Amino acid sequence: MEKKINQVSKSQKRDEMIKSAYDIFYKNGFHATGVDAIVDSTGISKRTLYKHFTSKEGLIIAAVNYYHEIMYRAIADYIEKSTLDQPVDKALLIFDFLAKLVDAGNLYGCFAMNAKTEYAHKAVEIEAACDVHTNALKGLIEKYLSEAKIKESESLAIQIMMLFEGAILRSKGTKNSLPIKLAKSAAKIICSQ
Amino acid sequence: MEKKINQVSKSQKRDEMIKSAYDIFYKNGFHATGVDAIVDSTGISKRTLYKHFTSKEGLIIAAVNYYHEIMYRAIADYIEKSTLDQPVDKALLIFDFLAKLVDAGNLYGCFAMNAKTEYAHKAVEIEAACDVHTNALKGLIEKYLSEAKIKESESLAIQIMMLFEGAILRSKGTKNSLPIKLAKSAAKIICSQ
DNA sequence: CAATAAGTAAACTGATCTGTTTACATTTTG
DNA sequence: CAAAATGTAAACAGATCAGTTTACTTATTG
Repeated sequence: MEKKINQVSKSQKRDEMIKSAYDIFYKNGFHATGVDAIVDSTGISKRTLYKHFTSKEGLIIAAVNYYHEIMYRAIADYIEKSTLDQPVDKALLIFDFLAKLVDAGNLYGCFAMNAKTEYAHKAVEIEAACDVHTNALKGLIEKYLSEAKIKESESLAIQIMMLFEGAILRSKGTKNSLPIKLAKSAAKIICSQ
Repeated sequence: MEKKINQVSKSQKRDEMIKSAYDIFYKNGFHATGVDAIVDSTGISKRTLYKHFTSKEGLIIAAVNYYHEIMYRAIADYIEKSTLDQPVDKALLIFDFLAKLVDAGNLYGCFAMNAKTEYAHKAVEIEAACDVHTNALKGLIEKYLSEAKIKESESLAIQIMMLFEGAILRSKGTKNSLPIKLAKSAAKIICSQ
């Protein structure tokens, strides 16, 4: 019990740093953010940061993993909580989820996509952590398409993912969810084809 | 004549720097590249760089403009040179163009998209230069859709652009042009709907 | 109680960053 | 020819970067 409290205490500092790193990296970019900015925002010492993470890169990987955990769960929950019964309709709820985020003011895009862009061809481990998120989302879509007995569900899932990622980028430009609604209607068409 | 030579000489140095900056930024990222790397690659002095550009940001804007000039022209030419006569088929040649690039080994994505990601919410002028490219491409697609008397050609052009940009991202992951072919087939379906 | 783990503060290293300055060379052009 | 434009080389400024080190504090736990 006391041992458990200690373990929680350890991961509390670690988790606090990951969350703060996630927030700052998300809004400010990766190369543009120094470790000092994260240290200062938490009040946790730099020494402690480097006890938990071997490098800035390690902290970024942890932040990408954290983003995946909360975002994938939020999307999966959003679909499962819906009253829709057609699995294809459920799959396309990812667009509604995204529209809700954008309408709530999140214009920072996909954290994993941003990380992958900044570290393309430069940090294999970061890229791999980002791919986990994208592949999991593709898998989630594919699962619902398979439930609908759709043939070549993987190809269709990839096509939906491309519309989804394109919609993320475009909504950053328009600063509203209009392109997301267009992306969803395009996805509907290719699903019923 | 001599005056012209001088003007050419002036812009030769400038152009050389823009091209070199474009190459290095494209492969190495923006924040990750110091101006010294560009200076060293050209043999042109730093002083001269800062006579032509007020800041690193100015050089990035020039590089984005340069990318737009060559890329938009290359895509427009690729379409115009084709023997296809259906305007919708012509519009969808952007996917073939992209597939050709990726098959030739370009896995660096869209230069403008990368720049916009790194400077989102941080450098309005860079973002604006990037938007010029994306909007021009959207306009090009829309032009061909209008020729085909397609109604709501703008919405359809946006949907195609989202597939296009999603395909760029996804092909970076697969390192091949397979997702681009999937994106094109999805675009075909929504065009014939 | 004593060992151990986990923490803090702050100076420091050595590199790199953008941008400036000084001093000088070359070329163009009125 | 002389002025103006264009260029080079290289040191420099001042900030910031990732990461380390030293010296000290606190809390947990066998």
